[in-house]
Amino acid sequence: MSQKLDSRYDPAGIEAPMYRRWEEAGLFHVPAGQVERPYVISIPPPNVTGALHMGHGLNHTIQDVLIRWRRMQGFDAVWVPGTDHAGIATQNVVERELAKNGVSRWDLGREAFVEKVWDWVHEYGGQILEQQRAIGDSCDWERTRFTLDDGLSRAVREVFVRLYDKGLIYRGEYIINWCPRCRTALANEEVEHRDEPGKLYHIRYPSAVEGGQDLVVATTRPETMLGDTAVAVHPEDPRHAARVGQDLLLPLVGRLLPVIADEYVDLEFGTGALKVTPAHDPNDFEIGERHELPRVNVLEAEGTISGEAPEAYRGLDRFEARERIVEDLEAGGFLVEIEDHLHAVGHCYRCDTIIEPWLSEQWFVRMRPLAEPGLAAYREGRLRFHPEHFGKKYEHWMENIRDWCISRQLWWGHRIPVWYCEACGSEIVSRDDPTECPHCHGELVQDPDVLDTWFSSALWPFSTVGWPEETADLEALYPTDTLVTASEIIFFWVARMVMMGLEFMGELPFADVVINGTVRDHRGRRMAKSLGNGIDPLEVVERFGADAMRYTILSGASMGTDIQLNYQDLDAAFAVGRNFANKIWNAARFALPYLTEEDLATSPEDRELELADRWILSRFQSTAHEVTEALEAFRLHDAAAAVYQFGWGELADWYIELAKLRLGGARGDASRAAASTTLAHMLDGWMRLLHPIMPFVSEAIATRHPGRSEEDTIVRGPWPEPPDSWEDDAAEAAFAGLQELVGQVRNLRAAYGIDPSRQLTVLVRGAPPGLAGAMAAEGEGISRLARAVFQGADGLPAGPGAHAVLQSGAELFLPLADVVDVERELGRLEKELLRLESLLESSRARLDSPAFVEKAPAAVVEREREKQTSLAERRRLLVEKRRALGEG
RNA sequence: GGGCGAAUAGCUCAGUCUGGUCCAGAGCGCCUGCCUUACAAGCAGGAGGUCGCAGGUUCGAAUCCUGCUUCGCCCACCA
Repeated sequence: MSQKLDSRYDPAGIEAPMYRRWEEAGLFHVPAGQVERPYVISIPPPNVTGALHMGHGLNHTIQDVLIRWRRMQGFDAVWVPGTDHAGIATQNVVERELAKNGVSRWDLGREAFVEKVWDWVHEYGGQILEQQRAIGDSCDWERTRFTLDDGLSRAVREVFVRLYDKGLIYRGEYIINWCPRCRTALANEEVEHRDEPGKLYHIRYPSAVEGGQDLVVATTRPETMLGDTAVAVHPEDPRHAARVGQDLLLPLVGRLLPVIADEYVDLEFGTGALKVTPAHDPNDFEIGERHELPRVNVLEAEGTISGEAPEAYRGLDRFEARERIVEDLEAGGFLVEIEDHLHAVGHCYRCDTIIEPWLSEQWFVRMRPLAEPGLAAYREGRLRFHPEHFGKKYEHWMENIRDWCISRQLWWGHRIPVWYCEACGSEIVSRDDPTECPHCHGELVQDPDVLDTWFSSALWPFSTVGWPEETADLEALYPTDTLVTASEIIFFWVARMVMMGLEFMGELPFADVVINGTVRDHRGRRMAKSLGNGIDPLEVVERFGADAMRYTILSGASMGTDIQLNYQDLDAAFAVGRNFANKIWNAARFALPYLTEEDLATSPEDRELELADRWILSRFQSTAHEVTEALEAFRLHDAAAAVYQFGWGELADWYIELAKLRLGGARGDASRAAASTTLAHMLDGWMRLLHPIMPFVSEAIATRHPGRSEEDTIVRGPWPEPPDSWEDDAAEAAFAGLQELVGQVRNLRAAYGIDPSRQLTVLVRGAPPGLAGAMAAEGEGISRLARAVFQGADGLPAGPGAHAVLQSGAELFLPLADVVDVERELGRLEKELLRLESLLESSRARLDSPAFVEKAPAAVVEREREKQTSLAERRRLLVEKRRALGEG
């Protein structure tokens, strides 16, 4: 109903159709074989069943800014998108769905279950790819990949076979991390340790020897005692030396346990006696190896007590068994003490179930040989992290790397390409599915396990572009340039990509790793489904636009730091970006009607430029450099701030305000033409600098320039590279003087509560040539901004009025007999005088110190002298005024 | 137990690597005044900070060094 509504920027109607146009025009796509000047980012593939969350919002915004900026610079920018099959996560999703109907995966059987997961993926998977379009991700969609694609699966097999042939993949029985709910092994990195209050149970193991002494051991997991096969003491422990070699009797089980000596035992802890359970503790496993102890596995895959245990406990869940055993120990008089005990408990990173260290046969990758080149690359500076300190994390992990358990007892994933011959027992590792044993023609059975999801992720930068085929894309798009990811993924993914890239491509997959922070709520908590404190990026896009979301995100956190967003008040959370988008829109709404086709075709330098024109061109020149440099250094936050400050604080607040008169023709045609041509270039340049960050609104405005249409997209640039000739220090200095002048008048007006509409007269005495010239050039303009007429004066009247002394030493006087009372003005002057006094004092102290004059660089001393002279002059003028005022 | 990071305005954060142009900036919030026809999602003005604490280096420290305190993260097999 009113114009106000129209003045608000409405992204909803603009963004989606614009994205469609971009995609249809193929602006994000570079055909294979035509990549000549590549800039490549391989996306961290989101889970195929996942939905976009704010973490993606942050991560993708950074990638898209880099990609769009390089594309505008003329690079063949390719952002390779795709999804990850995410073994456990996806399988869990489908299992949960089945469970609603009371069906388990075992009910269905392997083949049918995998079929179901594929159905699920085809139906619901990949929605995230659509959602990415909503936030503006300019991916090369024709290159979309999925980790279970045929091509990527071939790469997985190729890598497995080559590593196996090289002796870097082996199978063995070891203690691994077992999730009894997922019923699969996990890698060390997939276990999350949390300190939790627990109990430390002290249990007396009676001696089996006549007259021998009992030993008290301590454990946090009493149920594992069922699998004890020894008790260990330190070889130099005087308390127990005599007992080594004697047997103890395992309570509740009745097994004889030898007392052995092993240096692993900590003399300080408890009684110095350690129960040894080789099948359920990694350290005990090693002790067991050294002493050739039997391994008694008392747990089933689902976490219940196995047939190796006494009948009374078989089939009980591990925690039930714990309670029962504690009761029975107590009843039998074996329980000495129960202590409260805080200890780290491992949880499954996918389902949070408590992990059991469990003995089983698994496949492993020998990591140390792979890690060496990866470490060297980092230490030689070929692999760089941003911020730098994250490199230390990488280095430390690589230095202490342990073998990687890659087999998972899941059904969803890349099946391990190993077959066993039932007839002759051979183990066949093959790129293709063999039909019979090559040795004896016997029947083959494939290993039932699948590979860790991260195994295929590790190959992502080259498997997505064709490897192991030698494609044009592989040639052009590997290595990529920049990886953008979260710090918690450095071990899971970054390090492994580096190792695999070096091993199979002979080259790092990327040179720069940009680490983004975490998105948190306003209370600093990580956004999580379980906390219900998440923000849906799609809702943000709908309400405020993708641009507003992107700008808010970038402005909220500098490189590597976390960002806080209030999920309870989205209006407040995204106000920064929304307001900025609106400001941009309105600045353009004002400017565009004045511009002509000719303006953009004409170089500003061909017009009769005035001070304000030269000033804004100079400001733009320096802003463009600042933005480019910030982007080169991955300081996106600084780039965003610079574009904001230029556009709002300089172009809109000053240039446009001053240009209003000229654009209206008040100062003649030449002036009008200079203003409109300058404005056209500034608006266009600003939109281009802004485009990587806020692609939609910038494109909308840039294509609305007179003479342009939707066809004239800025998606492919060019990126602004203003000529050095636009730099103009003199104009900047003169203009700064004007800004100070206007600011002083506004300040005095506010200080005396003068009606904003009242036209003032301002007398200026002693303006240096630069300022005097500027006042002459922009007289009407600054009159408008200050609502005052400026007059040069040789002397200032003695009557009542408001005074100010500018930095240049020029004096400013507002003859305002009606509103200025002498007392108040004296107070104001006094305050200003005090300020100058204290500045002068510290300056003088410095210059009076011989040490400063001798040791500080000459330039610093010189600057200090100039400062003092100027301060002294300003003080002198103020003192004079005060006296005149006091006398008057 | 190791390692890393953070601490600057009421809030969220820049600035610290490369000490002087910073008696420290931005946005939000707050106070005052404005519907000045691009924008009230706006305009103008203003208040607000012992730069965590204690030492040290230096002519000079938010910035470099040492110690401490408080948060956060990562790694780690002390049962």
